[in-house]
Amino acid sequence: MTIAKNAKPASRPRGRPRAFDRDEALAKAAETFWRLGYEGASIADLTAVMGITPQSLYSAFTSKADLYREALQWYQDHVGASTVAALAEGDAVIALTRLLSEAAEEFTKKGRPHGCMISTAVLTCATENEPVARHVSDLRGATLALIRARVERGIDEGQLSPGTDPEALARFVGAMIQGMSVQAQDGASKAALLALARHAVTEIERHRA
Amino acid sequence: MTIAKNAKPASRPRGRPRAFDRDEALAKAAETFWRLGYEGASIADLTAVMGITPQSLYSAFTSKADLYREALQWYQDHVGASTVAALAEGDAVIALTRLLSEAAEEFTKKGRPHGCMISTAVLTCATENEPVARHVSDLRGATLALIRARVERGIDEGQLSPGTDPEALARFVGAMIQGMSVQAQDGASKAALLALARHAVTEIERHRA
DNA sequence: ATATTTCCAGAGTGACCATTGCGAAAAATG
DNA sequence: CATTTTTCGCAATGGTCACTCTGGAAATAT
Repeated sequence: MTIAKNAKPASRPRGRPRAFDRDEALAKAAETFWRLGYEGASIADLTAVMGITPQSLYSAFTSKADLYREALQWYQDHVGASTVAALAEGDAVIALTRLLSEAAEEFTKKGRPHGCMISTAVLTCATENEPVARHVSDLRGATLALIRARVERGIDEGQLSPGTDPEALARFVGAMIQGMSVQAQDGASKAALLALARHAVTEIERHRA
Repeated sequence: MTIAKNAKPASRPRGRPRAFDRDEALAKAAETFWRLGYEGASIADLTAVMGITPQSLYSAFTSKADLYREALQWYQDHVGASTVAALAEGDAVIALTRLLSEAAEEFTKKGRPHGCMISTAVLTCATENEPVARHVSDLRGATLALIRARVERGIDEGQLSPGTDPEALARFVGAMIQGMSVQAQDGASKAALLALARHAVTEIERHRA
């Protein structure tokens, strides 16, 4: 009878199930943080957008900081996925070019906040929020490392000239994305971002082997 | 005797003079806003750093938003002065080059916050602070216009090739500065910023007439 | 059914937010 | 010296902050 007691893989919890969809709520929260920032989005704002009460929020996500971290993860998984896809391109120059043109595309999509949720987030904050700022800063650092790794692979595979400085070129591309995020938040059009990105692309192409 | 009644240029006010130096207090306030951001710096933080009480602050500056605006002006006058100086350079390419290398210098100076106080400030905020965000955004727009004007002058004077798109090149340079500000706030060294700026300079030089 | 577990609604927690009234102290004018 | 004018220190304003206590309803397992 009770042989497979612990073998049941997805045992439903005993009590009343959650009334709202966690992922859906997270998506709404992410967009609110994206638009207002970590300090600018209050719990009242979040619960209103998510359509739940504070204690539902706190039972599903343990704190505002934790909810923000999950929202950032959601953003990386859903919106930032195209970044990873662009870098997976076989040729390094094409990869970086796609990275920039897709940034221009993503940063100006209608029906959602402009700019990047990570590139230019929590650059300054109250002292009590410094851990959160450090977390986002680390995410930016990870992206820079990703770009740098792609550049190094490009050098190894002979697509980029051996004299290329991976650190400098990665920071250059990263700065372009960050600057595009700022200008997108200031209302720059997709065309304007593409035009400025073209300058960066020209510089990248100069390093083709 | 009372001939020069209204001619007196600097008539001291009648009452008790202010106990603190206004400019000095403003400088301290600017640095606090610079480090913590508009939303991150509380009145308590500001009064502590400025060494005055709240009502002294409110009598000298009318509100937090107004104090912030004055702090931004102070920043432009004192720190941003080098930007204007760089753009005054006779040759457009040299002007833009100086602009970027001095940004690398200014953004990593010891003894004060890293990054730019304007380039990457108040990108997101609570809805009630949107007027402040718009103000800073306008300042960024003005800087972009300044760079663009310098590019146009460079084309007119024959230093830059006639095919140069002033809008795109100005946005490109602006994005570099904004990106450098982000990375400086994330802890990038002056050398790292100079290295990435060199990529931008190469692209600028490509437009030499 | 009954028992058990969890969710959700209203209201409220102390703490901190930007901002201010009040009265005393201080400096300049007459 | 007396008057005027202004600053400044203490304390407090209502409001919002992130966060939670309590109680009853709801949905599962037994």
